[in-house]
Amino acid sequence: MATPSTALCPPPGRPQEKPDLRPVEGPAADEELALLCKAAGHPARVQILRLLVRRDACICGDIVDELPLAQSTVSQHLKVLKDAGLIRGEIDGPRVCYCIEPHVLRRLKALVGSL
Amino acid sequence: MATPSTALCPPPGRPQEKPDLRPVEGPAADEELALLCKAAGHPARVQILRLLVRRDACICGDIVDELPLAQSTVSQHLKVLKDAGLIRGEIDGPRVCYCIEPHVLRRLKALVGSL
DNA sequence: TTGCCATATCGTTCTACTACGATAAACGCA
DNA sequence: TGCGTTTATCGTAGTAGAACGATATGGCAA
Repeated sequence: MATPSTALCPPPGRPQEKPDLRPVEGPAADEELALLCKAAGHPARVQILRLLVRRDACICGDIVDELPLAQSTVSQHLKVLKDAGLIRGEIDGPRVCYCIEPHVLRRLKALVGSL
Repeated sequence: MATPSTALCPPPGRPQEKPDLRPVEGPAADEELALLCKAAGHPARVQILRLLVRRDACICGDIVDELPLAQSTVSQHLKVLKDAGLIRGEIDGPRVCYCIEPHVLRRLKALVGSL
C-alpha cells in the first residue's frame, strides 16, 4: 500500500470506549488534577491542545509554525504535555505526529467537573 | 440582630444564575483557561478548592489546619486562587471567610469542557 | 490603652519554569 | 555514503513559584 503523506496518529480501529473507573476525589485524584492542570496552565500549551483537538492529529512542524515560539521551546511544551499524558507522539519517518490522548483529556474534564 | 459566629461568605440572597456569554474559544479564552488552570495546578490549591466546595465557605484558620503547610504558605496559595478569581475572601471580624466564586468555577469547567 | 488572636506581607532560599540558540540524533533521499 | 530535513536535547540566562520564619496589620476584649 502507498504511504500516505498525511499520517493519522490514532489508529482508527480503536474506539477506546472503556469508562474510567478511578475516583474523581481523594488525595490521588487531587494530585492528578493538579498535575493535569499544571500541564494545561500555559497559553502555548492550551493552543497546542486546541490545535490537536481541532485537527485530530498534527505534525510537530505544523505546531511550530502555528506558535510564535522557537522550535526548541515548542518541543519543550510538547514534552510537558506528553509527560502529563495529555498527548502522544508517534514517529512517522523523519517527522513526529502528535495527537491527543482522548481518555486523559476526558479524565481532566471529569476531574475539573468534580469540583 | 445577633452576629452569628459562623458567617456564611456568599450572601444567600443572590442566586447569580446569569449565564456566561463569553466565548470558550479564541485567544482570550485560551489565556483565561491557562490562567485558571495554572491557579489550580498545585495539589494544595486543589485541596483548598475542594474544601471550599464541600464546606461552601471556610474560615482561613480551618484551611490552615487542614493542610500540612505553614500558615504563611497557605496564605500565599489563597492569594493565588484569589488573584485568579476562583475564590473570594470576606473579612469577618478578626477572621477571614473564604468561599468559592461559583461563576468563575463554572467558567473553568466550561473552558476545560470546550477542549 | 494594652494585649491577644487571626491573617497578610516581607525577606530569604531553593527549586522549577520559560525562552532561546546551538548542537545532536534519526530518518529519507540522491 | 553523505546531505538535507525534522525533531529532541543541551547549556544558559532570566523570571517565577514554593516554602519557611519573622514581622506587620487590624480587630476584639479586658
